[in-house]
Amino acid sequence: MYWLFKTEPDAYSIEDLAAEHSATTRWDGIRNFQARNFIRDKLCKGDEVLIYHSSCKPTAIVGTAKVVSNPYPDPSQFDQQSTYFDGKSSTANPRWFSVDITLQKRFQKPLPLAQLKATEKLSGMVLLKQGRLSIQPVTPEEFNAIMALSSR
DNA sequence: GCCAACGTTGGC
DNA sequence: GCCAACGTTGGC
Repeated sequence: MYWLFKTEPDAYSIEDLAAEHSATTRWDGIRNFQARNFIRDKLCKGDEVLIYHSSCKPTAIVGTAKVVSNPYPDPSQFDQQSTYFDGKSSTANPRWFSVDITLQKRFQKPLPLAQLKATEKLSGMVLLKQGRLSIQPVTPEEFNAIMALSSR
């Protein structure tokens, strides 16, 4: 399956993802129930992910990554030092989930939101309809259209 | 920095 | 279970 993950590059960018020494990165700190449900119930090892930079100029899809783990409880929810700590969660009944990803490809030319909006094939994208969702599904057709655009 | 959209919380 | 108040996201 295909997904889009949002990140604010000021906090964590695709450059950071590319620089990870471990080669895999835990996608943690997701604290939205709809996004959580996608992670916990749908994400699988081997899935492919579009990386989107939000709250920057210009906002854009900047590359792709691969999911390299199955979902597991996000450790930061149990860490009292973490800003992502959640006292309402427990190890027996964790609220929040993570996956590990690894960078696959940085686009030579990022695809700005305006370009996505101008592309007929992408008019149904969740990104264009539900702007605030930070983990969202992408159809194979959308994914392929984006890959084609990025290689032009 | 503004503000619209939308998610979450909590009182009732 | 409703809904008002509030907080956050994210494009512009």
